Amino acid sequence: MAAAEPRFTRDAPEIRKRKLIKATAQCLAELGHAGTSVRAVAARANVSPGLVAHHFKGIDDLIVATYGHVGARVAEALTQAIEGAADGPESKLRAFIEASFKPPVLDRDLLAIWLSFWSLVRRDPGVRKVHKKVYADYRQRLEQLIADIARTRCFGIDAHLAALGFTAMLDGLWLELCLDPTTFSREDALRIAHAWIDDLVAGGFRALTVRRR
Amino acid sequence: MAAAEPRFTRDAPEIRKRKLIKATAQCLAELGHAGTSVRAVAARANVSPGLVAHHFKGIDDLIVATYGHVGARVAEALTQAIEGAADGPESKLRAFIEASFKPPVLDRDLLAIWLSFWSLVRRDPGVRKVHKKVYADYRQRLEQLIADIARTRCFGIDAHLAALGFTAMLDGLWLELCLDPTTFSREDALRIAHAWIDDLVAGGFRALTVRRR
DNA sequence: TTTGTTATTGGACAAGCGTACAATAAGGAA
DNA sequence: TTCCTTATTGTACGCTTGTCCAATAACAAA
Repeated sequence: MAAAEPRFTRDAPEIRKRKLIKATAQCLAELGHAGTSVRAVAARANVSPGLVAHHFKGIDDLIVATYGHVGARVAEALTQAIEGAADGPESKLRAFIEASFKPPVLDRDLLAIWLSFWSLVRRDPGVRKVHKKVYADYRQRLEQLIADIARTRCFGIDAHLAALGFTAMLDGLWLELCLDPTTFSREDALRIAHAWIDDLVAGGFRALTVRRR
Repeated sequence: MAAAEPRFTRDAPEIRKRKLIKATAQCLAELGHAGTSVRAVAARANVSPGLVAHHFKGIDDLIVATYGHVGARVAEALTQAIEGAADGPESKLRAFIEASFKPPVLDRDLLAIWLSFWSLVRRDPGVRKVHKKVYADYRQRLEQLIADIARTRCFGIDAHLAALGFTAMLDGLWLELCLDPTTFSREDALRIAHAWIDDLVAGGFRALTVRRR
């Protein structure tokens, strides 16, 4: 008699968690926050509802984990763009922009995850902390590049404020482009962002040269 | 014998809808998208669940109506800021900025409504249409002011692209400030936005002078 | 006062939700 | 092979959800 087919397969917790995270990402993309429940995720991962509770505290915990996972992938993509660019802070900053407006960063599915995560920020202090760190890291990289450009070109600027404004603009363009890609294009976003750097390099934003505080 | 107290009061549909919209805004602010249900809204409005169905198609319809209502109030606040400012496009643009970073525009509760609305954009074509129009109007006003500044100062710029970038920056700053007011301040946002205008006025963003299309 | 319109109620209904928990079995260790 | 750990199942529970609909009554009009 042939060996009976195993009714299920055991996974190491780490592996199973990653599968559940992937299922959660799919749910958020296809069904939105409202349609993403413990049961919906379990069904999509071909797993019983109870298993989700065994690995995560609840659906919010799962969403945070999903944000952490895809957030790391995004950060990695941006890091690779910077490291793969030619030497010099300006080249690296421009490479950063290029990477920001193409997959896997520019991705409708990503926005669904971000929206869910943002909606958790207000009520959950733990989530708020994660968000704060992610954004601080994100801005820190840009601030460093901007400061390097200023030093190289020998002009003064408050790199902190400049980075704040630049990330806000990138975020805004990214958000709008994910929400509705028909109003303007990837190429428009790229031109706008590159023009900002052109201006920075040309000594623009002189009003930001006084260090705040 | 005293007249019996009426068990409930009748409202004109328009009045009742506004009350339900107000209750929805409170729900979104306090409970988030996940906690905002037909029943939660009904309870908050001291009304039976059935009444909500009588006035709105469902919770999504109610959220869209809420977005429309508060969106109109925001647009009105910005319009008043522009009209109350001194003559000249630059003054008006700066007044627009000032209004963007104080209540009722800069308001945590507003973000909760926006997040819910954004999450509906993807799946509901009607919502997508509303979003598109709101943003088009919003940008159109800034584009006009920017074009006026360029004409007054006799320099060329693609006002459309410039407005796209500027609104993205304002949106990004607004979003981050609502999500986490501790990383940077209202005043930082104002300095950044004003610096962008300083730069525009000084003839910055020359890379955007070629008209697209 | 009487009448008519309809905003409003309140309960019933099925479906879906998160959670808990005892039973099961997969797969490595010994 | 046998044993042990624990990932996984499946189900049952109580709660909330959206929707439906007949009954009710507030209020304007006549």
